[in-house]
Amino acid sequence: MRGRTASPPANRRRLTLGGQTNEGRRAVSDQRGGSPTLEMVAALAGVSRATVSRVVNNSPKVSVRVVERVNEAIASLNYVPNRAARTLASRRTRTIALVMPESTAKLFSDPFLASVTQGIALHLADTDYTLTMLIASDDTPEKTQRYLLGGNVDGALVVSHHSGDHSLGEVSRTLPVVFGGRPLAAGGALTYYVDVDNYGGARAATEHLLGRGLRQHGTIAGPQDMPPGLDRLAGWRDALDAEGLDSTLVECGDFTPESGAAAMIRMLDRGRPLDALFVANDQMAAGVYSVLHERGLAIPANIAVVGFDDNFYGATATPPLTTVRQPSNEMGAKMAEVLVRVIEQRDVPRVTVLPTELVVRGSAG
Amino acid sequence: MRGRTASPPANRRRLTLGGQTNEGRRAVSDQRGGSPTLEMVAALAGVSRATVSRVVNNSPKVSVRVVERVNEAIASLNYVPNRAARTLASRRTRTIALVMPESTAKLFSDPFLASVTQGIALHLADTDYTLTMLIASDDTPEKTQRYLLGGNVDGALVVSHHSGDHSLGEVSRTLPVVFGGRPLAAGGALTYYVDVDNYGGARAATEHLLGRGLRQHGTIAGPQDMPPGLDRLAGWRDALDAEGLDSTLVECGDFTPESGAAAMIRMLDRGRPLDALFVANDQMAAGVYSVLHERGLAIPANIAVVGFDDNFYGATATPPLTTVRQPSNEMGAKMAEVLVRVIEQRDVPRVTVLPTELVVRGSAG
DNA sequence: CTGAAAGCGCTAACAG
DNA sequence: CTGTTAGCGCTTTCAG
Repeated sequence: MRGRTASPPANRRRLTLGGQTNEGRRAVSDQRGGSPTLEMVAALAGVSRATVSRVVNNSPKVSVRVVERVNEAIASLNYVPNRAARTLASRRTRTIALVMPESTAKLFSDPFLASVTQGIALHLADTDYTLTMLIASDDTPEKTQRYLLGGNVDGALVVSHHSGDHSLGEVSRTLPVVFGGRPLAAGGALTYYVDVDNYGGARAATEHLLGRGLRQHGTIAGPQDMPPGLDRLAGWRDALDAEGLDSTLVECGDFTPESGAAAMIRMLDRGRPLDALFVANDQMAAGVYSVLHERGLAIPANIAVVGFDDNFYGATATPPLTTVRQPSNEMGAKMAEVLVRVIEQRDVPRVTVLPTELVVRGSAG
Repeated sequence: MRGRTASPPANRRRLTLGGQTNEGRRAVSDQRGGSPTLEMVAALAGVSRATVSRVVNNSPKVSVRVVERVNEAIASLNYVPNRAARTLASRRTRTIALVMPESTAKLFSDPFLASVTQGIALHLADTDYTLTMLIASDDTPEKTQRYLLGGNVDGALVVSHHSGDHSLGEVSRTLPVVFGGRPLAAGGALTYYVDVDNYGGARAATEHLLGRGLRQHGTIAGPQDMPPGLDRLAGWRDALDAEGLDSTLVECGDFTPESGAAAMIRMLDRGRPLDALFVANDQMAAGVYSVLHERGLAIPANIAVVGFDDNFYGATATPPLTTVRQPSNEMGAKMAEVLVRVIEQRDVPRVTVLPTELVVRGSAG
């Protein structure tokens, strides 16, 4: 039915395909593992390539009978559409970049980040988007930017603790971008982001300590150039201020256990009374624990401690750490969901804040 | 210089492009952010598209002068080759899949895996390969297989704790695949893999314990259906057997802190004397610590403990954990390196084993 | 060493 | 609802 020699000019491209060249290609394909093409499906189903394409893309305007026939052909041939061809023709890559600043990648072992990433990957697995990991080298931001803007992806997800990279702020004016965590130098109301309620969590943690009658508070805060660091400190401060208590016993770390230990030592050396401590993340709390143990200070008898994150190390510490659980997985999933909506031009709020939850354990019963 | 009207048939495709249609497209491009095309570079440099392509692909047979001219054009136009087009034409995707079984993804917070992933990503960032993350759903292995074999990637990297997935073994006969960790049901000498010296590390750990004069050994082993679990147990056993000591005090966990705690309780309940314990990973060691503390058993005074992994939690535990450091980052990098070599058909050994190193700390001075 | 020509596999108007 | 027709942007023989 499609073997008839076409009448138009003889040097047209498709003609070659209809002739023996087709056989020639077949041989090559075979030895290469030869993925079946849309054209082969069309031939088997007895329809045009356009129709097969429509079926593959779930176009509503194809008769049920044909859809069925095509799907059978697809199944029997084990056909898989070629991504590159699809992208080239449609200008949609169906690819989303997971951008991670190099400095962040180095801290990848951070369970929180890993968990967010996992949430993203798991959510995307159910869509037909593919996730590509992009390490944004700190010293060649143009390379990243070029890649992102080079039509290689439909959108980008940015996870980082040093949130709010400038170069990416620019990118977000051209490409759909969703940030994980409030960007620092937010590009105004122009960026999309998903965050956890750092302020609320910190405040709840502190109020819990307050509820136990504790009055001498201190906090090991996170870096003050990172939104989570800022927001958690603010939550702690406001909870204390509301009670008219002192909120000046603050030492900052950088979210690593070592920095937590160092900050704790500095705080203790200030010699001020202390019976309640809020630590801005569980990793630093681990550092705090070791210092407190060394100094012979009992938790929570001498000092009650509350952390932030809820990774499993806190749960198995001695005593188990009271902490603020943040829905890291959900955060990743939400980021992916928001981005897909933006890409598909569907309606979606620019800011999404996920609730945190206080998990009470032995360190601040 | 290239403006002359072509002489062949008037209904050829390129002709349309040369005419006003070109202008038409330009308008469209401009409003879309219009990435410059190879054709534009060619025009600016006054050469053919083929030549530009050669330059872009570092073909050695282009005169220096032309290379220079083309590169200038590329720079001034800020040209970035279109991946999809490249892939379609060359049949090389320059994309590598990072395959992670869903069950593994759920445990992604495992610092070891995160670190391997990081090593992979960092290594690939220096090549022109792109990394795409693929979660292999446990219940639809065909989907994954189809994707991998559908010509979407040039090769795959498989990381998992349940190493040696069957479906992937098949894939590896058609697509270059490198496994992280010795595959369980190895497809014979046919698979490539990079592993750390689990056996050697476990043996060294045990010999260290032996060197301290300890004689009553026990081990919390990993799952016995996973190569690392098997290999570490074998190393422990052989070290003991070589000294003619008993090697039957074994309890297995599944690498989680909880399972480590449970296994420790079972072991203690067996009521056998014990003064040296080798735990197959640091996470389980965390569980072991909490149980030992509860029972009032001092580390290392009553029982010396050695773990395996060396994540930072072990370092900040009380007492700091003596453990076997495995080069997780390097493992990832090596996997990527091996895969790239396989893809590029360069010579590379099927098996690569990275050395482990004993880190002596307080838990087994 | 360089150019011309022919597609890679798919989508997207545009006609029926 | 379905087929026809042009390409998407790049690589790759094949001739010079």
